[in-house]
Amino acid sequence: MSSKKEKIPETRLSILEATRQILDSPKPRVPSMSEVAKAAGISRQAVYLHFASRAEVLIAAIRYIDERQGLPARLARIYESQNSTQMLDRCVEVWGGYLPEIRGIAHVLLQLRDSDSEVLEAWNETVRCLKDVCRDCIKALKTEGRLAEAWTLPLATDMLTGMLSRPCWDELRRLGWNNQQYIKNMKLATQKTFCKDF
Amino acid sequence: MSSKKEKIPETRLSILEATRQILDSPKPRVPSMSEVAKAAGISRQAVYLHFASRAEVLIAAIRYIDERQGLPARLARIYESQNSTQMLDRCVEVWGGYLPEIRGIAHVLLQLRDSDSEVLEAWNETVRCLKDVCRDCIKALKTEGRLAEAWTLPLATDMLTGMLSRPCWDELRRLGWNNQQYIKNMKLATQKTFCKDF
DNA sequence: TGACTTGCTTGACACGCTGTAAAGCTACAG
DNA sequence: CTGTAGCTTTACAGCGTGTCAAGCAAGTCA
Repeated sequence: MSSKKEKIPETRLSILEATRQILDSPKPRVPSMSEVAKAAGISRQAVYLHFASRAEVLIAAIRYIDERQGLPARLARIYESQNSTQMLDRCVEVWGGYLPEIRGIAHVLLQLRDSDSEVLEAWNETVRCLKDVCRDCIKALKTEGRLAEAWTLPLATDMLTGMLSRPCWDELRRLGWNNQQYIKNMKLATQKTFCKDF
Repeated sequence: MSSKKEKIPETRLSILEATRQILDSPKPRVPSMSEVAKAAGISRQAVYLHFASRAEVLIAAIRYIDERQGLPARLARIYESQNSTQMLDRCVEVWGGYLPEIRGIAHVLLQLRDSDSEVLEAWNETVRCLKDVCRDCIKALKTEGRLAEAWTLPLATDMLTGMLSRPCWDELRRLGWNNQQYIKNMKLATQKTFCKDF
């Protein structure tokens, strides 16, 4: 009985799983509907029975991937920090650990956000999530009197969000950094930028 | 006689100028060949008489635009600085003033760099140019003993290049910053990140 | 058993794009 | 008068998205 209810979106799941796998390839690119269908082992038309457009497939894919990776659970770690500088460090760590896992889907959504407003909105959800965490970090610094004088809360929040943004990560990767270097050096840069007397 | 010699690429120039204008629109997107041809007042096929592909049009366009805006001349200002911190400031200023002017073409090249290796190479020229300036700034800081302890020259160079990268600028613009805010706050962030006792 | 429904398949099509090809037109040059 | 350079028009192959319609196979319900 219960397995029946959950069986309804079986094909839908195989589409999402196939999409996830395609996007995990080393050179991520916007996948064609044929490609997705082939990977899911169904016909191209069948994909349209579950999703109205490619954009919808990709939007559903990021939610599907997000569920598996559990961003909220990861973020919880940040709020267990004992002080604001540790919080900032953990923010970089958690986010830096998350970015490689959404690498493919993020690349594709960023590629399509300017031509599809729903893709833009789906991506903005992720950005909002990052920004909220950044704001909390800056707030914590401010509360402890450790936020460098020059910054206001909203400006520092934006700046931190920008520094941690996925496109910035991408650029640093292209410059030759691996993820470990990214986390280490971004910790340093953010501490120096936002913490008083660092 | 002289006008004859220069008249050869007349149509070619009108294509580049048309491309430039299309890319100056508020919502830049990859232009179609028909669009370019129409804006240049010629047939679509005529474009192919001057450029083998759209990628070639766009690559020629960035060189054309770069000539008009004169990035090298702008960069000269940086090297007239009296000390390394001023140099870093001016670097942010000059680069921050340049970015809005190549906004459209940069957006399109970034969009296409993963599907066309020649586009990638053309864009990398620009990145290399930025990175060279960044390296010189960091070098100057180091020479004056003002580079923050934690940084090595190559790491600081990459980090600065990443912070100033066009995609990072784009993200901060999307967060609501205008160009003036970008320059002001990026100056602050870079000084704090790289300068000792700032 | 027979009728209906669900989920998928196959095949076709309109439309839009890139890039290639061929034939014609016009103006200017020797 | 002949040739050539530069553009036009028209057509076509190829690939992609998204739509449509007919058919098929399995399970459901009466």
